[in-house]
Amino acid sequence: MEKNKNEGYKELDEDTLFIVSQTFKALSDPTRLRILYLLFQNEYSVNQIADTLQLKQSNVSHQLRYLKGLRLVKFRREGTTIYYSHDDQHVMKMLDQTIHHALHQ
Amino acid sequence: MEKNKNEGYKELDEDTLFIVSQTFKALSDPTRLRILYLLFQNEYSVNQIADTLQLKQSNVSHQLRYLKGLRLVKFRREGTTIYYSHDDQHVMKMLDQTIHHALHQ
DNA sequence: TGTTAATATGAACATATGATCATATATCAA
DNA sequence: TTGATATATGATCATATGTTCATATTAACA
Repeated sequence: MEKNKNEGYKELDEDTLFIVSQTFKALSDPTRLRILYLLFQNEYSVNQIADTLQLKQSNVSHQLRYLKGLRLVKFRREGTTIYYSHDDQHVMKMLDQTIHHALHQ
Repeated sequence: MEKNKNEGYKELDEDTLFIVSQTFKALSDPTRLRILYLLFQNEYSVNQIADTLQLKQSNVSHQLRYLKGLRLVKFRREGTTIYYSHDDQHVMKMLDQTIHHALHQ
């Protein structure tokens, strides 16, 4: 077995560091958190999200694209309407845990 | 019991939203992640962190202040040296889980 | 085809953020 | 007290980020 070149500590490799930081960054913005928390409960169309959370349609669309890029949400089309729902069990569980943690401290 | 004013969905209250987003923001930066991952394994002084991770001392100090403000790290003094260690089991567990999740996908 | 409704996109802007430099503070030992 | 070492702080700067406006795209349907 090869000897570890480091001296007793482990470093995160660059790819892992990137993925992990990106994941947390997605959850670091209040608007994205509100959207994800909504999708935690149900699926919603873009306009429904905008109306419910009092956000501009374009803002919602931009954030959904962001979340889609990280595969945190998925969507299905029904006519001209597009319904979004969450698509990452691990991240949603983490969000849920952190919310509960925040509420009980 | 009072009727929920909302229509079937729950919204995060402002304080919770702030705490949760702040927590994730702390974990969204590669430099802070590297520092926390190091402190996950052991306690280190500011200069040890800087040397190990090849970062400027002032950069490390700034990030530690940030993490200290969120109570994610604690410290103890020994002469002129200050040793930092992690101080939030929930966040460190979340970090650990997310790293493993990133490694196995 | 033309119109309407839903969503996506690109540019622009203000603000937030992370890194660095220079310097201040704090502790200890001579 | 002076000097040396470790850490903290404040200012500055370049870049990243979130939001908005205007407009483009897409799909359904008269």
